[in-house]
Amino acid sequence: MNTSPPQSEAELLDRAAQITGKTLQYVANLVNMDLPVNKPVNKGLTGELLEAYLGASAGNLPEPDFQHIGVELKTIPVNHLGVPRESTYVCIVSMLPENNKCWEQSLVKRKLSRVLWLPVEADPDIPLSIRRIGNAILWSPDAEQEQILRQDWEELMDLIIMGHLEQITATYGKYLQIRPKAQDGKSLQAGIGADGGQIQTLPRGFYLRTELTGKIISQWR
DNA sequence: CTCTGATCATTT
DNA sequence: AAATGATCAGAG
Repeated sequence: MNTSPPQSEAELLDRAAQITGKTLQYVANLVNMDLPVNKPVNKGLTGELLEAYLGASAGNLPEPDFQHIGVELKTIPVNHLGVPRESTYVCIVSMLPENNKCWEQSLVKRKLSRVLWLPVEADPDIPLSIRRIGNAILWSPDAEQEQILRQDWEELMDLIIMGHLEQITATYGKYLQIRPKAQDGKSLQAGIGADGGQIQTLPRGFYLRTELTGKIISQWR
């Protein structure tokens, strides 16, 4: 069962407020979903559950989750201190020039211009069903944050456009980094090679470092 | 412990 | 196949 898309930020925030402090099992009951028991890995399940409850509508389209109101949902796994445990995936990296002319039109900027952050307990020893949901934060980057994101994006995209994508590692970027994003090591995606011609290479994704996401969600602690 | 590089699950 | 949702596991 899926909730209908929220028609305003206020409606979205209201829905989020109703599950603050509740468990994932509580939300699963609301949307009539079954949580797996004794499954060794549950990657992505928390995000999909909360999307269903909040009424995200973008599916796997490269767009913000709440299309009507241009808001992206990010659940963020936190430890017992409320500190992020992992980096946050943003979107796939297009490694050909046409979609990467400028920051203003980039998918990274579109997705990050308005984000509902939803912290969720995620220490591995806590069973999925009793993990609790934290306080939702509706966020837009402030001027300094956006400038750093833009700088990171431009630096990384320059390397890609100039044919240096094979030299990119996750150490580039203060807030935004590029890491592999693939089904396995054999996946391929088009990019620009060192000689300027097209090559096939491992698909990459943009991720946000915890340095940024930790600052964002610490607002309420 | 933290971080990078690799991988898993699901949907369209 | 290609996006989404992410976490896993080994290196340092």
